[in-house]
Amino acid sequence: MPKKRPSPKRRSGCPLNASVEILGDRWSLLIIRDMMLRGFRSYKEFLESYERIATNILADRLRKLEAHGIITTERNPSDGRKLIYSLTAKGIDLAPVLTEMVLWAAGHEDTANQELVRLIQKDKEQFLAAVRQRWAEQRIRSMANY
Amino acid sequence: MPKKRPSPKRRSGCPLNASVEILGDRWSLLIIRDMMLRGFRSYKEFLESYERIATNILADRLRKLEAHGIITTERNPSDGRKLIYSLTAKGIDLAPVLTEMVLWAAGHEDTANQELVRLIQKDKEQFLAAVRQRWAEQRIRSMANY
DNA sequence: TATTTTCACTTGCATTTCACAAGTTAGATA
DNA sequence: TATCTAACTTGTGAAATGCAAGTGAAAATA
Repeated sequence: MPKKRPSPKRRSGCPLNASVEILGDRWSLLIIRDMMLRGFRSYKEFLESYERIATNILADRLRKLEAHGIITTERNPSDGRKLIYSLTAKGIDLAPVLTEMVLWAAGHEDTANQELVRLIQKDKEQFLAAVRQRWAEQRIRSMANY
Repeated sequence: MPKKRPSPKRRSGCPLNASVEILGDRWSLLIIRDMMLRGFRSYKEFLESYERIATNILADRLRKLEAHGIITTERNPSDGRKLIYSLTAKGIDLAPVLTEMVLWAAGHEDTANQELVRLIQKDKEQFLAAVRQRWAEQRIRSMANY
């Protein structure tokens, strides 16, 4: 059941505007990419990702993503220092957005990671299904830790 | 022929990162929405759009979008004050990105404009084809002005 | 022709956000 | 007990943003 939170003080009711207000910055989607495509789940992994996000920005973005219901945070039961960040259903539903952004840049800009691009181009729906499947499996494995 | 410009000082070669560096702010995609979906073509129209962009920000974003080859600027031959902003092929290729962002927000946030959302949901490919068609027609009409 | 309007901006300034470096705290490890 | 690690927070300067007012060229109007 997708809960739709009322929008507090949005600039407009346009759905694109909502997306832009939530995701329209230089870091949020990269964090989501790291979780969705690379399986990153810890603060340290995000920090060490290639684009080098600053630690205060990372903390801020994780807070905001959680506030928006895109990720969840839980403590690792076997090591109380570690936090595990996971994508919610709302978060994994961003897969088509990321996918189209990858395809657009790959088609119009000089970019790397052509294996990923070709994989998406070959069969977009299958790629999205695989992403969702991995997410679902990781979820089950997480629950098994308790 | 899609020219791929070399990326000057990108944070990484990841295609998603390229998209985020070009489009990842609170206004660029709204300007593109106004051009793509509402047919806006002048500075004044963008300024008066519902979200109320500041004039200096608008000028800056139009400059950057043009520098990235997403829009073009031409002077209206019948009124030398007016400039006409148009989406390039690279710009109209953002339609799938906008579409997925609209669907995501519509599914998870409290948003308006449900007619548009339902139109997209009914047949996404047909919606995209219609957007492209309108763009192509507008292009031809523009050329006819000369 | 002179004056006013329109259009697409620019400029100045206060506020907010960002980037970088350093420091902090709770919990694990030796 | 001391050290280490993970996940932050804090401080500071730089850059981006938001708001109001002003500018200049071209067009419309008197």
